[in-house]
Amino acid sequence: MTKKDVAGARTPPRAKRLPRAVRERQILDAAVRVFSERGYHAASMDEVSDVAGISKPMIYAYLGSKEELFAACIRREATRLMESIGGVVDVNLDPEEQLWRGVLAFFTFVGENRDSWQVLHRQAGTQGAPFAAELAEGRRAAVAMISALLDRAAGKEGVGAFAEGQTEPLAAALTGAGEALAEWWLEHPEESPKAMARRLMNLSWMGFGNLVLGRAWHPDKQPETA
Amino acid sequence: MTKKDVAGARTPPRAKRLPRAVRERQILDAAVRVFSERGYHAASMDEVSDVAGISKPMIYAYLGSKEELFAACIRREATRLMESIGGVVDVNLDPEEQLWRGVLAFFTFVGENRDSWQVLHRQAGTQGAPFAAELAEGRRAAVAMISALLDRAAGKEGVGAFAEGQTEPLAAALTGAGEALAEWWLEHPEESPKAMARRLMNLSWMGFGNLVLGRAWHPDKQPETA
DNA sequence: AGGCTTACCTACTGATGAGTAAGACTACTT
DNA sequence: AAGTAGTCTTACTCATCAGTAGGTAAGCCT
Repeated sequence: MTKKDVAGARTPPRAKRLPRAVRERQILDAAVRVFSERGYHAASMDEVSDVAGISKPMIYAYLGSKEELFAACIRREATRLMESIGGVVDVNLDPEEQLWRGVLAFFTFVGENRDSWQVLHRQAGTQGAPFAAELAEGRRAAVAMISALLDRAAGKEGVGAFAEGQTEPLAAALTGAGEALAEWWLEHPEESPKAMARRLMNLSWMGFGNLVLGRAWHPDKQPETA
Repeated sequence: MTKKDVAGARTPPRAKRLPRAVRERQILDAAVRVFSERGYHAASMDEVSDVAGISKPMIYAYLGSKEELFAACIRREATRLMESIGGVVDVNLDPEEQLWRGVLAFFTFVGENRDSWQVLHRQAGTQGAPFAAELAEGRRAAVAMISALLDRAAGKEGVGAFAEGQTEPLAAALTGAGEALAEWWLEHPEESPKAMARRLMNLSWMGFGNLVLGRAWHPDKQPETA
């Protein structure tokens, strides 16, 4: 009991028998909680099993090693995030609107799934570990999505000028800005997802050059969702 | 010898006697190398002592615990980075020029001091550890610097419109974008610092809105340094 | 009923790694 | 030359934690 426990449930000894699929989900849920709070290295399998309300060998039987467990967390949460965003981006809309929707979806997801986002974000800089592949893949997919959007934007307006360099680094920069804002959000939880999304639009769509001149970005459509 | 060694120097047994100040620098140098490559948790004090070419108890005698050692690394490298940037930002210049110079200084520093930057960046998402204070402080200082710049920019042009929200989150977003670009740079080392800085200006000063219209940012002054 | 599968457990092993005890060598003082 | 302050080492201790061996019990078939 030297460290503060991760808040929450424990089940009494000899847990009820449950089908494997259910336990696997419970274990993954617990793992996301623990990994998001402690980070990969500082998290222990004992704590995961404790939070999951099950004994350690079950985790090994079902999910494999610590690394595999972590990779499974990453995969699951990355997929959820990407589907959240992918669900609202319609290629027929104009780029500005697509970007707005995607960005808003991102902050909405983060607001509603802090642990999911944290587990993805906290280990983001990790290299050399086997699960780095999962991390890199998730990031690559996100960047590719935005990059494609920017490419279409450049094409649509008939201007290749800003794609000259490739849009990929700019997409990477945008995700970085999004992550940093999400981090800032943790210390200012009173802000709405919409306000956060608006900030990112102001930076990424308008740029400081416009902002300095008093031209700020704001959602020009009717309010979408909360 | 299961893991690949951090490249480089070893000294023969019974190291030459050297004054404390010198050893402390050597230890910090080694620690930055190891921490930047492995991350805080995966780094071992044995490896640090090995790379430093000195025995472990010396590290404890001079720099204290692993956490204190890491904090010392963070402090030193953060200071170097901030001084690099602070050195080129002249408050009398207009904001655009200041931003350009600061951003260029950042990428120049990162290019010349990959380890320094990595040690600052890799653990950026860490919370709850004692050294998190150092990390947070470094970040806070960087954000404050940019934030102040933006405030002056807003004031100078006589427009408070974009400071309405506060500039702080935007400054945080900018640093995040910078970090992400620096990360991308690792996979594209052929790019020059200037090209990287230009990308960040395109995103943060012009914004996608302008870029889509074919209006890109470029340094309008004479070439600064390589 | 007996048998088989699957869920579940306690209690270990073995490795790694932070931190230290206790002393040895060197050089500078007086 | 003897003391002493500071540098440096080998060789431990001790805690933590990933992973496992070897079992118990619950349900589900005949």
